[in-house]
Amino acid sequence: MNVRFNLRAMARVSQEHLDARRRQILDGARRCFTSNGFHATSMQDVLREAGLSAGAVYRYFRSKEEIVAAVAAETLESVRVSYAATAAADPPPTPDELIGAVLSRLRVLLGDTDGDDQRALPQLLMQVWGETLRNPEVARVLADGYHGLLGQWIALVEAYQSRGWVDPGADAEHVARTLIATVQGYFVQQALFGGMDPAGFREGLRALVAMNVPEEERRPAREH
Amino acid sequence: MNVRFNLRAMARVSQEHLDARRRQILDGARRCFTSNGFHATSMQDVLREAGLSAGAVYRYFRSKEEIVAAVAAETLESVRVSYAATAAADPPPTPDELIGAVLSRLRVLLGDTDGDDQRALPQLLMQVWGETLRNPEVARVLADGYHGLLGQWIALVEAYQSRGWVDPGADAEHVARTLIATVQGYFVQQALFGGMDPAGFREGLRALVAMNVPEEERRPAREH
DNA sequence: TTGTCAAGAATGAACGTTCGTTTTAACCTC
DNA sequence: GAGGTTAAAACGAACGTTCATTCTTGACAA
Repeated sequence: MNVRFNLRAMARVSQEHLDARRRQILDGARRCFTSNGFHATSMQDVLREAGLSAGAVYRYFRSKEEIVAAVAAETLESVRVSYAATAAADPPPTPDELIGAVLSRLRVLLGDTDGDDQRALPQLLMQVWGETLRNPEVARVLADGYHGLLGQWIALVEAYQSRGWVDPGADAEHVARTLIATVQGYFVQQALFGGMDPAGFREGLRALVAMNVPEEERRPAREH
Repeated sequence: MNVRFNLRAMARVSQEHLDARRRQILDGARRCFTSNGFHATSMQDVLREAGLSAGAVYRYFRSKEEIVAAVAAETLESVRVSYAATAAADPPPTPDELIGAVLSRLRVLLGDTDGDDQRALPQLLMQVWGETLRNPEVARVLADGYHGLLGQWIALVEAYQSRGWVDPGADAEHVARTLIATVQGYFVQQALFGGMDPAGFREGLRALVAMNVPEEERRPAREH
Protein backbone atom coordinates (compact mmCIF):
# COMPACT_ATOMS: atom_id res chain seq x y z
CA MET A 1 0.00 0.00 0.00
CA ASN A 2 1.70 3.01 -1.22
CA VAL A 3 0.09 5.63 0.93
CA ARG A 4 1.51 9.00 0.13
CA PHE A 5 0.54 12.37 1.38
CA ASN A 6 -0.24 14.07 -1.89
CA LEU A 7 -1.62 17.51 -1.21
CA ARG A 8 -3.06 17.73 -4.68
CA ALA A 9 -5.02 14.66 -5.51
CA MET A 10 -3.77 13.26 -8.75
CA ALA A 11 -6.36 13.63 -11.43
CA ARG A 12 -7.44 10.40 -13.02
CA VAL A 13 -8.11 12.27 -16.23
CA SER A 14 -6.57 15.41 -17.61
CA GLN A 15 -7.88 18.87 -16.88
CA GLU A 16 -8.57 19.20 -20.59
CA HIS A 17 -10.90 16.26 -20.35
CA LEU A 18 -12.77 17.78 -17.44
CA ASP A 19 -13.03 21.11 -19.23
CA ALA A 20 -14.27 19.41 -22.37
CA ARG A 21 -16.96 17.55 -20.45
CA ARG A 22 -18.09 20.71 -18.78
CA ARG A 23 -18.27 22.42 -22.16
CA GLN A 24 -20.15 19.47 -23.60
CA ILE A 25 -22.79 19.87 -20.91
CA LEU A 26 -23.05 23.64 -21.28
CA ASP A 27 -23.30 23.39 -25.07
CA GLY A 28 -26.06 20.82 -24.87
CA ALA A 29 -27.90 22.81 -22.26
CA ARG A 30 -27.53 25.99 -24.29
CA ARG A 31 -29.06 24.35 -27.35
CA CYS A 32 -32.03 23.21 -25.28
CA PHE A 33 -32.48 26.52 -23.50
CA THR A 34 -32.31 28.50 -26.74
CA SER A 35 -35.27 26.84 -28.34
CA ASN A 36 -37.23 25.81 -25.28
CA GLY A 37 -36.47 28.26 -22.51
CA PHE A 38 -34.88 27.48 -19.18
CA HIS A 39 -37.90 26.09 -17.42
CA ALA A 40 -39.57 24.22 -20.24
CA THR A 41 -36.34 22.31 -20.70
CA SER A 42 -36.06 19.20 -18.53
CA MET A 43 -32.85 17.71 -17.27
CA GLN A 44 -33.62 14.70 -19.45
CA ASP A 45 -33.53 17.04 -22.45
CA VAL A 46 -30.17 18.38 -21.36
CA LEU A 47 -28.79 14.89 -20.74
CA ARG A 48 -29.93 13.68 -24.15
CA GLU A 49 -28.55 16.73 -25.93
CA ALA A 50 -25.25 16.53 -24.09
CA GLY A 51 -25.00 12.80 -24.65
CA LEU A 52 -24.28 12.07 -21.01
CA SER A 53 -25.96 10.31 -18.15
CA ALA A 54 -27.51 12.02 -15.17
CA GLY A 55 -24.73 10.98 -12.85
CA ALA A 56 -22.09 12.40 -15.14
CA VAL A 57 -23.77 15.76 -15.42
CA TYR A 58 -24.33 16.01 -11.68
CA ARG A 59 -20.62 15.45 -11.19
CA TYR A 60 -19.94 18.75 -12.94
CA PHE A 61 -22.92 20.79 -11.81
CA ARG A 62 -24.68 20.67 -8.50
CA SER A 63 -28.12 21.44 -9.92
CA LYS A 64 -30.06 22.52 -12.95
CA GLU A 65 -30.14 26.01 -11.48
CA GLU A 66 -26.35 26.06 -11.58
CA ILE A 67 -26.36 25.11 -15.26
CA VAL A 68 -28.91 27.83 -15.99
CA ALA A 69 -26.75 30.39 -14.19
CA ALA A 70 -23.63 29.29 -16.07
CA VAL A 71 -25.31 29.45 -19.47
CA ALA A 72 -26.82 32.84 -18.66
CA ALA A 73 -23.47 34.21 -17.54
CA GLU A 74 -21.72 32.96 -20.66
CA THR A 75 -24.43 34.51 -22.83
CA LEU A 76 -24.12 37.91 -21.21
CA GLU A 77 -20.35 37.67 -21.39
CA SER A 78 -20.37 36.98 -25.12
CA VAL A 79 -22.51 40.07 -25.65
CA ARG A 80 -20.23 42.11 -23.43
CA VAL A 81 -17.02 41.18 -25.23
CA SER A 82 -18.56 41.99 -28.59
CA TYR A 83 -19.02 45.53 -27.30
CA ALA A 84 -15.73 45.77 -25.48
CA ALA A 85 -13.81 44.94 -28.63
CA THR A 86 -14.88 48.26 -30.09
CA ALA A 87 -12.30 50.67 -28.81
CA ALA A 88 -12.66 54.38 -28.34
CA ALA A 89 -11.50 56.33 -31.38
CA ASP A 90 -10.92 59.94 -32.29
CA PRO A 91 -13.00 61.25 -33.89
CA PRO A 92 -15.60 59.13 -32.08
CA PRO A 93 -17.45 56.72 -34.35
CA THR A 94 -20.99 57.75 -35.19
CA PRO A 95 -23.75 55.58 -33.72
CA ASP A 96 -24.37 53.77 -36.98
CA GLU A 97 -20.65 53.14 -37.45
CA LEU A 98 -20.19 51.85 -33.92
CA ILE A 99 -23.34 49.74 -33.71
CA GLY A 100 -22.84 48.42 -37.22
CA ALA A 101 -19.31 47.38 -36.35
CA VAL A 102 -20.36 45.71 -33.09
CA LEU A 103 -23.14 43.76 -34.77
CA SER A 104 -20.89 42.74 -37.65
CA ARG A 105 -18.29 41.50 -35.21
CA LEU A 106 -20.90 39.58 -33.29
CA ARG A 107 -22.11 38.04 -36.53
CA VAL A 108 -18.62 36.81 -37.37
CA LEU A 109 -18.17 35.55 -33.84
CA LEU A 110 -21.42 33.59 -34.02
CA GLY A 111 -20.60 32.17 -37.41
CA ASP A 112 -17.53 30.59 -35.88
CA THR A 113 -18.98 29.17 -32.71
CA ASP A 114 -22.63 28.56 -33.18
CA GLY A 115 -23.14 26.56 -36.33
CA ASP A 116 -23.97 29.75 -38.16
CA ASP A 117 -27.31 30.11 -36.47
CA GLN A 118 -27.49 33.86 -36.19
CA ARG A 119 -30.67 33.74 -34.17
CA ALA A 120 -29.42 31.51 -31.38
CA LEU A 121 -27.65 34.14 -29.32
CA PRO A 122 -30.43 36.75 -29.51
CA GLN A 123 -32.95 34.07 -28.61
CA LEU A 124 -30.91 32.95 -25.66
CA LEU A 125 -30.37 36.54 -24.61
CA MET A 126 -34.13 37.03 -24.59
CA GLN A 127 -34.50 34.00 -22.34
CA VAL A 128 -31.86 35.45 -20.02
CA TRP A 129 -33.76 38.71 -19.86
CA GLY A 130 -36.83 36.81 -18.77
CA GLU A 131 -34.88 34.81 -16.23
CA THR A 132 -33.66 37.96 -14.49
CA LEU A 133 -37.21 38.52 -13.27
CA ARG A 134 -36.99 35.52 -10.98
CA ASN A 135 -33.27 34.95 -10.51
CA PRO A 136 -31.51 37.68 -8.48
CA GLU A 137 -28.03 36.39 -9.31
CA VAL A 138 -28.64 36.56 -13.05
CA ALA A 139 -30.27 39.95 -12.54
CA ARG A 140 -27.18 41.25 -10.77
CA VAL A 141 -24.82 40.13 -13.53
CA LEU A 142 -27.07 41.69 -16.14
CA ALA A 143 -27.43 44.96 -14.24
CA ASP A 144 -23.67 45.24 -13.78
CA GLY A 145 -23.05 44.74 -17.48
CA TYR A 146 -25.79 47.17 -18.42
CA HIS A 147 -24.56 49.97 -16.21
CA GLY A 148 -21.00 49.56 -17.43
CA LEU A 149 -22.26 49.74 -20.98
CA LEU A 150 -24.46 52.73 -20.23
CA GLY A 151 -21.48 54.60 -18.82
CA GLN A 152 -19.49 54.02 -22.00
CA TRP A 153 -22.34 55.22 -24.17
CA ILE A 154 -22.88 58.31 -22.04
CA ALA A 155 -19.21 59.20 -22.47
CA LEU A 156 -19.57 58.74 -26.22
CA VAL A 157 -22.66 60.95 -26.39
CA GLU A 158 -20.84 63.61 -24.39
CA ALA A 159 -18.05 63.43 -26.94
CA TYR A 160 -20.66 63.97 -29.66
CA GLN A 161 -21.97 66.96 -27.78
CA SER A 162 -18.56 68.54 -27.31
CA ARG A 163 -18.09 68.31 -31.07
CA GLY A 164 -21.46 69.83 -31.75
CA TRP A 165 -22.83 66.66 -33.38
CA VAL A 166 -25.57 66.37 -30.77
CA ASP A 167 -27.59 69.12 -29.11
CA PRO A 168 -25.62 70.00 -25.96
CA GLY A 169 -28.88 70.71 -24.17
CA ALA A 170 -29.99 67.07 -24.45
CA ASP A 171 -29.51 64.72 -21.49
CA ALA A 172 -26.63 62.45 -22.47
CA GLU A 173 -28.04 59.53 -20.48
CA HIS A 174 -31.35 59.69 -22.29
CA VAL A 175 -29.60 59.68 -25.64
CA ALA A 176 -27.38 56.82 -24.52
CA ARG A 177 -30.38 54.79 -23.40
CA THR A 178 -32.03 55.35 -26.73
CA LEU A 179 -28.94 54.11 -28.54
CA ILE A 180 -28.74 51.01 -26.38
CA ALA A 181 -32.43 50.48 -27.06
CA THR A 182 -31.81 50.25 -30.78
CA VAL A 183 -29.36 47.41 -30.26
CA GLN A 184 -31.70 45.59 -27.89
CA GLY A 185 -34.50 45.97 -30.42
CA TYR A 186 -32.22 44.59 -33.11
CA PHE A 187 -31.70 41.52 -30.96
CA VAL A 188 -35.42 41.17 -30.33
CA GLN A 189 -36.30 41.28 -34.00
CA GLN A 190 -33.48 38.95 -34.93
CA ALA A 191 -34.54 36.51 -32.22
CA LEU A 192 -38.22 36.60 -33.14
CA PHE A 193 -38.16 36.81 -36.91
CA GLY A 194 -34.58 36.55 -38.13
CA GLY A 195 -33.52 38.22 -41.33
CA MET A 196 -31.82 41.16 -39.65
CA ASP A 197 -28.40 42.06 -40.94
CA PRO A 198 -25.93 44.55 -39.49
CA ALA A 199 -25.46 46.42 -42.76
CA GLY A 200 -29.17 47.03 -43.21
CA PHE A 201 -29.55 48.06 -39.61
CA ARG A 202 -26.65 50.43 -39.95
CA GLU A 203 -28.29 51.92 -43.01
CA GLY A 204 -31.48 52.49 -41.04
CA LEU A 205 -29.59 54.08 -38.16
CA ARG A 206 -27.61 56.20 -40.60
CA ALA A 207 -30.79 57.52 -42.17
CA LEU A 208 -32.21 58.30 -38.73
CA VAL A 209 -29.28 60.31 -37.42
CA ALA A 210 -29.11 62.08 -40.79
CA MET A 211 -32.77 63.05 -40.56
CA ASN A 212 -33.57 66.67 -41.14
CA VAL A 213 -36.94 68.00 -40.02
CA PRO A 214 -37.65 71.72 -40.44
CA GLU A 215 -38.17 73.12 -36.96
CA GLU A 216 -41.44 74.82 -37.91
CA GLU A 217 -42.98 71.44 -38.74
CA ARG A 218 -42.47 70.13 -35.23
CA ARG A 219 -45.22 69.85 -32.69
CA PRO A 220 -44.82 70.84 -29.07
CA ALA A 221 -43.26 68.20 -26.86
CA ARG A 222 -46.04 67.95 -24.28
CA GLU A 223 -49.33 66.52 -25.39
CA HIS A 224 -51.31 65.43 -22.37
CA MET B 1 -71.28 35.18 -5.00
CA ASN B 2 -73.84 37.42 -6.49
CA VAL B 3 -75.94 35.07 -8.54
CA ARG B 4 -78.56 36.68 -10.69
CA PHE B 5 -81.20 35.39 -13.07
CA ASN B 6 -79.89 33.39 -15.97
CA LEU B 7 -79.80 35.09 -19.35
CA ARG B 8 -78.97 31.94 -21.22
CA ALA B 9 -81.17 28.90 -21.09
CA MET B 10 -78.83 26.52 -19.31
CA ALA B 11 -76.78 28.94 -17.30
CA ARG B 12 -77.73 29.59 -13.71
CA VAL B 13 -75.41 32.54 -13.26
CA SER B 14 -75.22 35.66 -15.34
CA GLN B 15 -72.86 36.17 -18.23
CA GLU B 16 -71.34 39.00 -16.23
CA HIS B 17 -70.50 36.53 -13.50
CA LEU B 18 -68.87 34.15 -15.96
CA ASP B 19 -66.90 36.96 -17.54
CA ALA B 20 -65.82 38.22 -14.15
CA ARG B 21 -64.58 34.78 -13.14
CA ARG B 22 -62.69 34.41 -16.35
CA ARG B 23 -61.12 37.79 -15.79
CA GLN B 24 -60.30 36.87 -12.19
CA ILE B 25 -58.38 33.84 -13.44
CA LEU B 26 -56.58 35.71 -16.20
CA ASP B 27 -55.59 38.52 -13.84
CA GLY B 28 -54.20 36.11 -11.30
CA ALA B 29 -52.35 34.16 -13.96
CA ARG B 30 -50.97 37.34 -15.44
CA ARG B 31 -49.58 38.46 -12.10
CA CYS B 32 -47.84 35.08 -11.70
CA PHE B 33 -46.53 34.97 -15.25
CA THR B 34 -45.18 38.51 -15.06
CA SER B 35 -42.83 37.86 -12.19
CA ASN B 36 -42.19 34.16 -12.65
CA GLY B 37 -42.53 33.36 -16.31
CA PHE B 38 -45.00 30.98 -17.90
CA HIS B 39 -43.26 27.72 -17.12
CA ALA B 40 -41.87 28.47 -13.67
CA THR B 41 -45.42 29.28 -12.62
CA SER B 42 -47.39 26.27 -11.42
CA MET B 43 -51.13 25.90 -11.59
CA GLN B 44 -51.10 25.97 -7.81
CA ASP B 45 -49.58 29.44 -8.01
CA VAL B 46 -52.30 30.54 -10.41
CA LEU B 47 -55.05 29.05 -8.25
CA ARG B 48 -53.72 30.76 -5.14
CA GLU B 49 -53.34 34.12 -6.87
CA ALA B 50 -56.78 33.89 -8.45
CA GLY B 51 -58.32 32.75 -5.19
CA LEU B 52 -60.06 29.80 -6.79
CA SER B 53 -59.83 26.04 -6.68
CA ALA B 54 -58.62 23.76 -9.43
CA GLY B 55 -62.11 22.64 -10.33
CA ALA B 56 -63.26 26.20 -10.77
CA VAL B 57 -60.37 27.21 -13.00
CA TYR B 58 -60.64 24.10 -15.14
CA ARG B 59 -64.25 24.94 -15.77
CA TYR B 60 -63.17 28.10 -17.58
CA PHE B 61 -59.97 26.92 -19.22
CA ARG B 62 -59.20 23.54 -20.63
CA SER B 63 -55.52 23.61 -19.73
CA LYS B 64 -52.67 25.72 -18.48
CA GLU B 65 -51.54 26.12 -22.08
CA GLU B 66 -54.87 27.74 -22.86
CA ILE B 67 -54.39 30.24 -20.04
CA VAL B 68 -50.89 30.99 -21.26
CA ALA B 69 -52.18 31.58 -24.78
CA ALA B 70 -54.98 33.84 -23.53
CA VAL B 71 -52.65 35.95 -21.39
CA ALA B 72 -50.13 36.19 -24.22
CA ALA B 73 -52.82 37.25 -26.68
CA GLU B 74 -54.17 39.90 -24.31
CA THR B 75 -50.66 41.23 -23.77
CA LEU B 76 -49.94 41.57 -27.46
CA GLU B 77 -53.35 43.11 -28.01
CA SER B 78 -52.77 45.77 -25.38
CA VAL B 79 -49.51 46.72 -27.08
CA ARG B 80 -51.20 46.76 -30.45
CA VAL B 81 -54.02 49.07 -29.44
CA SER B 82 -51.58 51.50 -27.89
CA TYR B 83 -50.03 51.83 -31.33
CA ALA B 84 -53.24 51.80 -33.28
CA ALA B 85 -54.59 54.75 -31.33
CA THR B 86 -52.03 56.97 -33.01
CA ALA B 87 -53.67 58.06 -36.24
CA ALA B 88 -51.95 59.22 -39.39
CA ALA B 89 -51.51 62.98 -39.54
CA ASP B 90 -50.35 65.55 -42.05
CA PRO B 91 -47.61 66.55 -41.74
CA PRO B 92 -46.56 63.13 -40.41
CA PRO B 93 -45.38 63.15 -36.79
CA THR B 94 -41.64 62.86 -36.35
CA PRO B 95 -40.38 59.60 -34.80
CA ASP B 96 -39.84 61.17 -31.41
CA GLU B 97 -43.29 62.76 -31.47
CA LEU B 98 -44.99 59.55 -32.49
CA ILE B 99 -43.11 57.18 -30.21
CA GLY B 100 -43.28 59.61 -27.31
CA ALA B 101 -47.03 59.87 -27.75
CA VAL B 102 -47.50 56.10 -27.98
CA LEU B 103 -45.44 55.45 -24.86
CA SER B 104 -47.21 58.21 -22.95
CA ARG B 105 -50.56 56.75 -23.89
CA LEU B 106 -49.44 53.30 -22.83
CA ARG B 107 -48.27 54.73 -19.52
CA VAL B 108 -51.66 56.25 -18.85
CA LEU B 109 -53.35 53.01 -19.89
CA LEU B 110 -51.20 50.99 -17.51
CA GLY B 111 -51.72 53.40 -14.67
CA ASP B 112 -55.42 52.71 -14.93
CA THR B 113 -55.43 48.98 -15.21
CA ASP B 114 -52.32 47.60 -13.66
CA GLY B 115 -51.96 49.00 -10.21
CA ASP B 116 -49.55 51.58 -11.57
CA ASP B 117 -46.81 49.04 -12.04
CA GLN B 118 -45.23 50.42 -15.16
CA ARG B 119 -42.90 47.46 -15.48
CA ALA B 120 -45.52 44.74 -15.52
CA LEU B 121 -46.52 44.97 -19.17
CA PRO B 122 -42.96 45.17 -20.54
CA GLN B 123 -41.98 42.25 -18.33
CA LEU B 124 -44.90 40.20 -19.52
CA LEU B 125 -44.18 41.18 -23.11
CA MET B 126 -40.63 39.89 -22.69
CA GLN B 127 -42.02 36.58 -21.44
CA VAL B 128 -44.30 36.43 -24.45
CA TRP B 129 -41.35 37.00 -26.75
CA GLY B 130 -39.62 34.05 -25.15
CA GLU B 131 -42.71 31.90 -25.41
CA THR B 132 -42.94 32.41 -29.16
CA LEU B 133 -39.82 30.27 -29.52
CA ARG B 134 -41.72 27.17 -28.45
CA ASN B 135 -45.35 28.05 -29.07
CA PRO B 136 -46.27 28.34 -32.76
CA GLU B 137 -49.71 29.81 -32.04
CA VAL B 138 -48.27 32.64 -29.95
CA ALA B 139 -45.57 33.09 -32.59
CA ARG B 140 -48.19 33.49 -35.29
CA VAL B 141 -50.14 36.14 -33.38
CA LEU B 142 -46.93 38.03 -32.68
CA ALA B 143 -45.71 37.82 -36.27
CA ASP B 144 -49.06 39.08 -37.58
CA GLY B 145 -48.96 42.06 -35.27
CA TYR B 146 -45.36 42.81 -36.09
CA HIS B 147 -45.83 42.78 -39.83
CA GLY B 148 -48.87 45.00 -39.62
CA LEU B 149 -46.90 47.42 -37.51
CA LEU B 150 -43.92 47.24 -39.83
CA GLY B 151 -46.13 48.14 -42.78
CA GLN B 152 -47.44 51.22 -40.98
CA TRP B 153 -43.93 52.35 -40.12
CA ILE B 154 -42.69 51.80 -43.66
CA ALA B 155 -45.49 54.01 -44.94
CA LEU B 156 -44.52 56.66 -42.43
CA VAL B 157 -40.86 56.53 -43.42
CA GLU B 158 -41.85 56.83 -47.07
CA ALA B 159 -43.83 59.92 -46.14
CA TYR B 160 -40.69 61.29 -44.50
CA GLN B 161 -38.74 60.57 -47.65
CA SER B 162 -41.23 62.25 -49.95
CA ARG B 163 -40.90 65.37 -47.80
CA GLY B 164 -37.14 65.21 -47.88
CA TRP B 165 -36.84 64.58 -44.12
CA VAL B 166 -35.12 61.26 -44.71
CA ASP B 167 -32.58 60.32 -47.39
CA PRO B 168 -34.69 58.97 -50.28
CA GLY B 169 -31.90 56.54 -51.08
CA ALA B 170 -32.33 54.72 -47.77
CA ASP B 171 -34.35 51.52 -47.63
CA ALA B 172 -37.60 52.46 -45.90
CA GLU B 173 -37.97 49.01 -44.36
CA HIS B 174 -34.56 49.21 -42.73
CA VAL B 175 -35.36 52.59 -41.26
CA ALA B 176 -38.74 51.32 -40.08
CA ARG B 177 -37.13 48.32 -38.42
CA THR B 178 -34.70 50.59 -36.64
CA LEU B 179 -37.54 52.74 -35.34
CA ILE B 180 -39.45 49.70 -34.09
CA ALA B 181 -36.23 48.53 -32.46
CA THR B 182 -36.04 51.67 -30.35
CA VAL B 183 -39.47 50.97 -28.91
CA GLN B 184 -38.65 47.32 -28.24
CA GLY B 185 -35.44 48.40 -26.53
CA TYR B 186 -37.42 50.86 -24.43
CA PHE B 187 -39.60 47.97 -23.28
CA VAL B 188 -36.57 45.82 -22.51
CA GLN B 189 -34.92 48.45 -20.37
CA GLN B 190 -38.16 49.29 -18.62
CA ALA B 191 -38.78 45.60 -17.93
CA LEU B 192 -35.28 44.92 -16.66
CA PHE B 193 -34.41 48.06 -14.75
CA GLY B 194 -37.42 50.34 -14.68
CA GLY B 195 -36.99 54.07 -14.47
CA MET B 196 -37.70 54.73 -18.13
CA ASP B 197 -40.08 57.54 -18.91
CA PRO B 198 -41.60 58.48 -22.25
CA ALA B 199 -40.52 62.12 -22.04
CA GLY B 200 -36.88 61.26 -21.48
CA PHE B 201 -36.94 58.68 -24.21
CA ARG B 202 -38.51 61.16 -26.56
CA GLU B 203 -35.76 63.62 -25.70
CA GLY B 204 -33.13 61.00 -26.56
CA LEU B 205 -34.81 60.17 -29.84
CA ARG B 206 -35.18 63.85 -30.63
CA ALA B 207 -31.47 64.42 -30.12
CA LEU B 208 -30.68 61.43 -32.33
CA VAL B 209 -32.77 62.43 -35.31
CA ALA B 210 -31.45 65.99 -34.92
CA MET B 211 -27.86 64.77 -35.01
CA ASN B 212 -25.56 66.48 -37.45
CA VAL B 213 -22.29 64.82 -38.38
CA PRO B 214 -20.09 66.50 -40.99
CA GLU B 215 -19.83 64.12 -43.91
CA GLU B 216 -16.04 64.33 -44.03
CA GLU B 217 -15.82 62.87 -40.52
CA ARG B 218 -17.56 59.67 -41.50
CA ARG B 219 -15.82 56.41 -42.05
CA PRO B 220 -16.57 54.10 -44.95
CA ALA B 221 -19.48 51.75 -44.37
CA ARG B 222 -17.66 48.47 -45.01
CA GLU B 223 -15.02 47.43 -42.55
CA HIS B 224 -14.19 43.78 -43.02
C1' DT C 1 7.41 -2.37 -21.54
C1' DT C 2 3.81 -4.72 -19.18
C1' DG C 3 0.51 -6.01 -15.43
C1' DT C 4 -1.84 -4.51 -11.38
C1' DC C 5 -5.06 -1.99 -8.86
C1' DA C 6 -7.04 1.83 -6.31
C1' DA C 7 -9.61 5.74 -7.30
C1' DG C 8 -11.95 8.77 -10.35
C1' DA C 9 -15.57 8.93 -13.90
C1' DA C 10 -19.79 7.39 -15.77
C1' DT C 11 -23.97 4.83 -15.64
C1' DG C 12 -29.07 4.32 -15.34
C1' DA C 13 -32.60 2.63 -12.44
C1' DA C 14 -35.06 4.32 -8.61
C1' DC C 15 -36.32 7.95 -5.29
C1' DG C 16 -39.44 11.37 -3.27
C1' DT C 17 -41.66 15.35 -4.83
C1' DT C 18 -44.44 18.22 -7.53
C1' DC C 19 -46.60 18.82 -11.76
C1' DG C 20 -51.16 19.46 -14.53
C1' DT C 21 -55.38 17.40 -14.55
C1' DT C 22 -59.54 14.54 -13.22
C1' DT C 23 -62.82 12.78 -10.12
C1' DT C 24 -65.65 13.14 -6.19
C1' DA C 25 -68.66 14.77 -3.01
C1' DA C 26 -70.38 18.66 -0.51
C1' DC C 27 -72.43 23.02 -1.27
C1' DC C 28 -75.52 26.80 -2.65
C1' DT C 29 -79.30 28.76 -5.09
C1' DC C 30 -83.56 28.48 -6.92
C1' DG D 1 -84.92 18.61 -3.68
C1' DA D 2 -82.90 19.09 -8.07
C1' DG D 3 -79.34 21.29 -10.95
C1' DG D 4 -75.46 23.49 -11.33
C1' DT D 5 -71.15 24.98 -9.21
C1' DT D 6 -67.56 24.65 -6.16
C1' DA D 7 -63.53 22.99 -3.22
C1' DA D 8 -60.71 19.39 -2.18
C1' DA D 9 -58.86 14.92 -2.54
C1' DA D 10 -56.68 11.89 -5.68
C1' DC D 11 -54.47 10.58 -10.09
C1' DG D 12 -50.68 9.17 -13.24
C1' DA D 13 -46.90 11.29 -15.31
C1' DA D 14 -42.83 13.69 -15.24
C1' DC D 15 -39.77 16.32 -12.68
C1' DG D 16 -34.84 17.04 -10.59
C1' DT D 17 -31.77 14.42 -8.11
C1' DT D 18 -29.36 10.46 -5.85
C1' DC D 19 -26.80 6.27 -5.36
C1' DA D 20 -25.19 1.54 -5.75
C1' DT D 21 -22.75 -0.18 -9.30
C1' DT D 22 -19.69 -0.70 -13.35
C1' DC D 23 -16.24 1.02 -16.39
C1' DT D 24 -11.99 3.57 -17.28
C1' DT D 25 -7.80 5.70 -16.27
C1' DG D 26 -2.98 6.23 -15.16
C1' DA D 27 0.82 5.72 -11.57
C1' DC D 28 3.76 2.29 -10.12
C1' DA D 29 6.05 -2.26 -9.30
C1' DA D 30 8.41 -5.61 -11.70
